[in-house]
Amino acid sequence: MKMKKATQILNELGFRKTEIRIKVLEYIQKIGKAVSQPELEKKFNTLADRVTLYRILAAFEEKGLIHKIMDVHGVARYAMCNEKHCTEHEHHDEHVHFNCTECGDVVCLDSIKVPDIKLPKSFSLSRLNLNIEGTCDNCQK
Amino acid sequence: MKMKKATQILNELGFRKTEIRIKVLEYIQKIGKAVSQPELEKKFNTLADRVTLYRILAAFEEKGLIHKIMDVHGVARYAMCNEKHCTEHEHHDEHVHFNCTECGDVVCLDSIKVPDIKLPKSFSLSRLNLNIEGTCDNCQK
DNA sequence: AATAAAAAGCAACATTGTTGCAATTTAATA
DNA sequence: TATTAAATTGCAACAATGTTGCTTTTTATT
Repeated sequence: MKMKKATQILNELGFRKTEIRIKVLEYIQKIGKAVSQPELEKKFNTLADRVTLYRILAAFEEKGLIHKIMDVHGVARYAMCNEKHCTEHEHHDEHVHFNCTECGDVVCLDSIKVPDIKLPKSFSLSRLNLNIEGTCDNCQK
Repeated sequence: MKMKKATQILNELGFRKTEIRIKVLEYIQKIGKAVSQPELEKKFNTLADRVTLYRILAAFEEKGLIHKIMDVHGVARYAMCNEKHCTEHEHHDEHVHFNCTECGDVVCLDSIKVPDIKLPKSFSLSRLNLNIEGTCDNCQK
């Protein structure tokens, strides 16, 4: 799976290519898991204000570049969207989010499809998030 | 479905029957949806301190009486457990939690079974929460 | 080089949640 | 009923995550 260059993506979405935006996007692309603002703050505290990081994440999400996941601790995390599925107007990130109780990492298990859920007739579904807690591959001995 | 009397439950779990504990338990029993501390605070602000409410919820959860759900806004909510499934030592609340985007209510859809999810071999599952967002029966026109 | 719009920085604040400790209340026992 | 230990509560203080308003800086275009 090839990654588009961060600068190109920012261009295409009408964002300016500031150092921090490039670095944040590259980080989310490479890390392969869902990242939170506090994490970014630790990583990039010399490069940007904490509020800036919140705003970058919000801006990226709004354009369908990343999606927001509420992790099991109630902290917002963000991971790359599948380009095919998500746009500025609609997100479709109905995969499994795995929360490791050992290391705290949250990874998207894109490969696993969430089976169709049959809701009672009077309920209508717009989004879905399957949070699983357990031990991830790294922490398994 | 008959409900056990709140006072009896508190007795059986070794809790003291204080007014606020009885009222909180009765409220969670009757309301039929997942309640948050801020909700209880609005309801019972004259009867108890905010910290007390946090501690009551934590105590009830620890004994397997209610279970904790992180809602889509990252706020902890609690709902009655199914007696048959939950104990002090283990929770089993693997049902659907429906978050209404209109009214904000969160309800447990016990009737809907979450299908088995096949994780990659190196991952192990301990808990599971399927959060669905949409419009609930009350808000459907 | 001038300019408008986007982005960033800073301060202040809101909300949810936690911890420590002292005071009170419950329920059991003498 | 009085005593007592343990449970419960209240209060103050704090921590973490997140938001808003406003000014300043930077980017990219003209």
